[in-house]
Amino acid sequence: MKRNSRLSLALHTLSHMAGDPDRVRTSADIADHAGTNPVVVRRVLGKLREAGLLTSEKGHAGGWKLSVPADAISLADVYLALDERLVSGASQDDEPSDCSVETGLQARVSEVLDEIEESLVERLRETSITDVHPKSCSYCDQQAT
Amino acid sequence: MKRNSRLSLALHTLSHMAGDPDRVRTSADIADHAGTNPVVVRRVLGKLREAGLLTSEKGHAGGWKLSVPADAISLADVYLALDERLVSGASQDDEPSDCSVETGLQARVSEVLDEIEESLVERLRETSITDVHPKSCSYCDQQAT
DNA sequence: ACATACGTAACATTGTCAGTTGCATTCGTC
DNA sequence: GACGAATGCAACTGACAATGTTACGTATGT
Repeated sequence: MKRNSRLSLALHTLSHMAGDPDRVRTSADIADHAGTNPVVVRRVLGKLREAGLLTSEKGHAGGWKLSVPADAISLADVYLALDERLVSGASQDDEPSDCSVETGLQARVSEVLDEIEESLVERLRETSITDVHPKSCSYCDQQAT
Repeated sequence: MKRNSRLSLALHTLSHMAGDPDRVRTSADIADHAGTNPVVVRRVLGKLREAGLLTSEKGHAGGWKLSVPADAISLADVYLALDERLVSGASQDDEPSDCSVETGLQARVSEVLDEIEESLVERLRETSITDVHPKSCSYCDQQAT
C-alpha cells in the first residue's frame, strides 16, 4: 500500500459502518474488503476504540461496530485519534543548533506549521462521517440483499 | 538528519545569504556550516536555482548567491520551489478502488487537503526570508570581522 | 472442549531519503 | 595549455519508518 493508508483505512471502514451501524464486522472481513491484513485493521481500529469511536468484542460472535452515531463522528475525531499530524513533521526534537539563525528560523516555521495544523483540524471538524458516505451506496445496497 | 531537512536546509542557507548577499558561498562551506554534505546542498539549492531564487557559478571562484533581493523571497517561494507538499501525501495515484465508498471518500478528503495546502502557501507568502533573519545575528557579526 | 475473534509482540518487506562516492564539466589562475 | 577548484549528475549505500506477516496468548459463546 501507500503512505497515509491508516487514515484512509479508518475513514473507509467508518464510512461503511455508518451505512449499517448495527452490523458487527470482524477484522478479517474489513481487511478483506480493504485489501489489507487483519492485524493492520486491528492496529488502526484500536486507535479509534481508544478514542471512543467504536467498540470491539472478543470471542465467538465478536467484531467491531460503532459506539456512537455516525453523524457524531467528524473527520477531525478520526484524524486526532490516529495522532497523525499530517502537517508538521518539521524538525522538532532535534538537538538545538548553536546557530542563532537556525534556532530563530525553526521557531518561526514551527509557529506557522502549528497554525496550519490547527486550521486543518477545524476544517475537518466541519465534515462528519455521514457526509462522506455516498447517498446511493452500491456496497450497502449489495449487503442489504 | 531528519525529515523535512530539505526545507530546513534551504531556509537556513537563504537566511544566511540574506545577511551578506554579495558573498559567494561554495556548497562545501554551506554543507560544513549546516552539518551536512555538499552534494545534498547542491541538490536542494539546485531546486531553488530552478525557481530563479539564486544562481550558481562553476569553476574556480564559483559558488552560490542570491539572484534576487532577500526581501523579495517569501517562504512560499522556497516551499514551492522544493515541491514538498507537506499537507497532502494522502493516497493519490493509487489504483482506483472498485468500492464507491472509497472513491467518494478520497475525493472529499483530497478536497479538504488541497484547501489546507493552499492556505498554507498563502500563509507562507506573508513571511519573507528577511523576516526570519534575526536582527542581531551572531553568525553575521562573526563573519563581518 | 472447541472454534472464533481480538490483542500483542516479533519479524520481514518495502519505500523513501539523506548520505556517499565517483566522474565529467566548467572556469579561473599559473 | 596544464592544473586546481568548483558545480552537475548518476549510481550506490545505509538508516529509518510504515506496512505486511506470522505466531501465540486471551477471551467469549456454543
